[in-house]
Amino acid sequence: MSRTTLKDIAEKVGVSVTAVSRALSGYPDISEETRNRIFRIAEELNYQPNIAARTLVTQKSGVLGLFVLGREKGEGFSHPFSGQVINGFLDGLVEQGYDMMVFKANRPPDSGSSSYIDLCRRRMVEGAFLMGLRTDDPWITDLKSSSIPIVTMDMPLAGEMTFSVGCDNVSAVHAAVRHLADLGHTRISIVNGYTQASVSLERFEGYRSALDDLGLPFDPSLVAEADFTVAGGKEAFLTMIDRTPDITAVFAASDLMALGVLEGARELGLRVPKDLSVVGFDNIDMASMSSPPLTTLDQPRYELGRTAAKILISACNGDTPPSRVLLKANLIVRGSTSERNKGKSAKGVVRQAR
Amino acid sequence: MSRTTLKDIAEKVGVSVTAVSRALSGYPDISEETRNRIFRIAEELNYQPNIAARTLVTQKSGVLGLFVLGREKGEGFSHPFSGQVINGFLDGLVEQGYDMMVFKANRPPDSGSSSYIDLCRRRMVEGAFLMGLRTDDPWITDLKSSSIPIVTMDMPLAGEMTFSVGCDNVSAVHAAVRHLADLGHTRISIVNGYTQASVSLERFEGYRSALDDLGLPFDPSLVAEADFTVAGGKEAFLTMIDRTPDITAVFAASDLMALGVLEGARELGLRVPKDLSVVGFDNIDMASMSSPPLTTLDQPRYELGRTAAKILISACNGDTPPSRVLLKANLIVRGSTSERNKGKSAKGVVRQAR
DNA sequence: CTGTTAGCGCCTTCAA
DNA sequence: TTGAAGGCGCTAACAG
Repeated sequence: MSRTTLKDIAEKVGVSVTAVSRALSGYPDISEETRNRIFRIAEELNYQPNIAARTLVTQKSGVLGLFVLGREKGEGFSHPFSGQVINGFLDGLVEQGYDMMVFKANRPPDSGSSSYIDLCRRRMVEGAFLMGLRTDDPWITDLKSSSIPIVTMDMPLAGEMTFSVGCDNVSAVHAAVRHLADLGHTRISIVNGYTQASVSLERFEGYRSALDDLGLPFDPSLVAEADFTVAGGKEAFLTMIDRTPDITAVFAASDLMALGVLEGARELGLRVPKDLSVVGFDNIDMASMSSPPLTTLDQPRYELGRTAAKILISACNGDTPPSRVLLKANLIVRGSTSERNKGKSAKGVVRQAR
Repeated sequence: MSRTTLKDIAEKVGVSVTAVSRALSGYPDISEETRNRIFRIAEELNYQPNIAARTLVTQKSGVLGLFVLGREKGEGFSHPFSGQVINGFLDGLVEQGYDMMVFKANRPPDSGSSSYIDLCRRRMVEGAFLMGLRTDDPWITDLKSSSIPIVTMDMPLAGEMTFSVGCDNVSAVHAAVRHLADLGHTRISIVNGYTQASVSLERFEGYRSALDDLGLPFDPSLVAEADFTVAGGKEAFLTMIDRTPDITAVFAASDLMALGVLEGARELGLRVPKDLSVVGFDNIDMASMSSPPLTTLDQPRYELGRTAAKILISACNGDTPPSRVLLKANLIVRGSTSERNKGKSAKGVVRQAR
């Protein structure tokens, strides 16, 4: 393991351990000469500080925690959305000299599992970033009263030491619906995510307010709910279009669900965008590669992760960062949306396909 | 931070710190009664052991390291391949009571950066799993002589403490080429990855040996090399098909490149699979969602990660796991491959498209 | 069964 | 500018 210690260096140089510690930590109160000798020997011995020891005395580990919740199939690390967020988070924290520890947290917690906070305390983790937290998480109250800073993705928690990053979902969806309306669509449906994700509420609000602003009537039967997956999106779409075949546009609250809608439309013989316009959310890599490529709302994933790191570190340093940071999600228009086709209604196609 | 300590419990219970330590660590030499008292108080105080302190004395951190190399755009965490591997690795190690620390390693290393091993030593990391290591990595020799166990993905290292997991690329590609040949294809090209990935060599070998076994001539002009990305795959394919328009099938060494081939084919007006059959490698989520869905070689990603954890931990315990574990990649036949179309050659289509 | 002693490697007063 | 002493929280002998 960590062979060389301060003591080894001290002996070889002929000074005290204290002197070596101070020299290596960059304190000024050490003579130029001995400092150089110390550095030379340290280098020679390939000295690496034992951070466990340092942590023990300073009470700071230099570690930030990452919780990627909901790691079932297709979620968590393997979700096309997470990767870039994690990249951003990691880059942001390494830049400030921190390291990252990743925790697995089962949901629902099995009998023996500890709260996120407890997991952090054992390792003296200084702050944590939680992705994929749901409103029905059993540890929510625990998080709110945390004494170490917590940054959540997409879900504000209203605690002393809790912060959140996310996109301005309301205005983003608003823009998407407006885009659809501008193309002449009036029967615009929404395939939303499940209610336990707080983004779902915000996205619905964006949808709802856009309709109002645009003078379009709200029809509850144009609202479907799915689980953010391809299969779920497809199913929700098929059920809905069967009920209300006059839909000419759908906003899906995630690209995966939008891809599901595309699949469903294909099965029904509906041509996208000719017979049906589709807008997604996230701009995952896949979005530009489907046929047709997806019009979607681009979330600045890398930047979201980076921001989380920045907030966390600033809170660790005793500063008081904003408790909520909202980045903008930009509408990217691709091939899955177009002018409403007035000649032919999806109605006929659907009926015929059945 | 970690408020409650063994001392707190000891005082409250009226025993020595040692007794508490032993009770909590599950040693048998403690009376049933005091043990119970200790547990009760520990629970009451929500005691969490300070692992830094424990690490310092036991010289074992209970931490395994993960290096996700090549984190440029579209690589590393955001690569569609990595997620499930990481899920598997994390699950495997948590099951054994370990935690995971993720390190960022720039490539090429900037002046101040440390070797992977040094990074581990500072944190007393007991073993590490490296994904995305390339043959030209500057720290290869360092890794080979590592004193802590190292598991690499896809790249055997021939060191005392180095192990590797991966798929049997040779036989996998062999099967893919045979599949194509069975469909009547004789002009089968390969869009391989770059040479710095050791899988590329193995996949080429599989291609080469399959041709031999099938009695098909090897034509160097049917071999292209790209960077594992969609854009790279597309470009390599377009260049190649322009040179040798009689190709009727292509094996791409990654799904992303295969998707690029699909894109290129579409641009040329080549219909897949009618005019051109395409096989990918990896079976990433996207593979089943392209049109047509991709015939590909499925790598058991989750299992690969899990295996890495298993090997690492067994090596940490002083056992000697196999230095190389090869899992099988299974051919999944989907819509991108079909019988060779003898009537119409791609030749004409290509010429005409230019 | 239980307590005492002695560090793990490092940082931080406090003196010199 | 340097060194000695003490302690972070825990575990591991060694006694009793």
